[in-house]
Amino acid sequence: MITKGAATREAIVAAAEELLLESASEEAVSIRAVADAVGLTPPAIYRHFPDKHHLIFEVCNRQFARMADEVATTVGATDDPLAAIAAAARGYARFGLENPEHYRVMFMGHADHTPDQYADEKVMETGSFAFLVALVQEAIDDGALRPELRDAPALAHTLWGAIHGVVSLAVAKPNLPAPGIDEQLDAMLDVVLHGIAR
Amino acid sequence: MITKGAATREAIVAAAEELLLESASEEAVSIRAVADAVGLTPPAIYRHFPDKHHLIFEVCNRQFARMADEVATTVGATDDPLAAIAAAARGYARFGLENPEHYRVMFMGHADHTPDQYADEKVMETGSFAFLVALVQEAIDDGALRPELRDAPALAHTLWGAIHGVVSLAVAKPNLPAPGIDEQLDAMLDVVLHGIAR
DNA sequence: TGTACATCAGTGAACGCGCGTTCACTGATGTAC
DNA sequence: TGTACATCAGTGAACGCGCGTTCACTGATGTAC
Repeated sequence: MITKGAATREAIVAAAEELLLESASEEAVSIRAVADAVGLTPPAIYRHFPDKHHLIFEVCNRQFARMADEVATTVGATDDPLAAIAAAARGYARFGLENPEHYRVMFMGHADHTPDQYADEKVMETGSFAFLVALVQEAIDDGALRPELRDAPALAHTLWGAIHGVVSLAVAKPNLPAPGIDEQLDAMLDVVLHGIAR
Repeated sequence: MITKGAATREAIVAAAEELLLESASEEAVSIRAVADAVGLTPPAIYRHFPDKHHLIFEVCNRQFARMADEVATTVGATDDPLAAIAAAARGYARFGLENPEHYRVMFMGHADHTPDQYADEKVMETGSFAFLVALVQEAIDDGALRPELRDAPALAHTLWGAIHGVVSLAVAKPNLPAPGIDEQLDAMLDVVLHGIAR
């Protein structure tokens, strides 16, 4: 059973999520704006969240889940481990480019914008990264990679860094005179996959 | 001849630079804080800069110059073009890790935090990127790269993205359970150089 | 050399703003006997 | 079944804060005649 209170809480998170996506920045998402969007007065928010940090954190948590879904969906039933890694990278990048402000908050903001240093471990445990580690491990086990590359988590971190570089530059500097984002992603994957394949 | 006014302006920029480096964020660098650090009252700042944006912008400009120096110094007289690219990457990364807040403002902040969209072109023309393009072109001319890789600016952009990924993750998530930053950089360079070398 | 004036860096006080958050209170709903 | 009470979501007003910026003014320095 969904109580009235839980539904309101839901509406608050949804409003914050949308505001974060629309607005140019995290600071633009104020308690007042969220309350306004959901048809309440500011103090009412505090019935559902102890403070602003916890609200933003909850929004991020949802985004992590959505991203994990997006990545998993994109990979689907790809058999070739290298192709699977490439597909995961594309899904990840698409998510970031379609939700630039969420991406910013999740991966480009200050570490302390989420409570309790919690996010850091969350990032590593969350679907997407663990998923990538598994893909890399598969590739290793299949003998698809250069034999020196044996440490799946470390290599996954490197791959993440490469894709994050493309996405975060595109998010931060959308007007940079550079190739289109698809070309950038293709180029990066080309270099990286050549760099790890046996 | 250095007028008194110019010296004060200098002191203001230096104070803003230091505050940006020390403080946890750009927003923490207020006109009041800068004025305080330099021993003036806030309105005095406006004798030297039309508004806060222009002040921050000037700080960034200096950082770009410093970074270009750092990169060029690190590369020095390296002969092997691939080794030169690796050296440039290390210089760039060192700069970012030693000046995380400056790096944030320059490459991770909102595009409109610098006036007039000026920064975007600046990034491409500024020493460092042009320098990298030249190094890549050299590598191409030397036949050190895979023959498919012919577009020096595009490839330089990819290389930049890879290193930026390592640096910006380290800046944004310093507490992430991950290999040390030197290992991360080595791993990325290993993958990328394997990926582009003939 | 002396005087009148312009320029310029700086001050102190104040402006309006939006923010996160707190306080005292209301009214509806659920619950125990 | 009726009554007393607790709980809970919400309101309206206000708090203190720090911010960028503006205003009117001061005092020193430079310059033209």
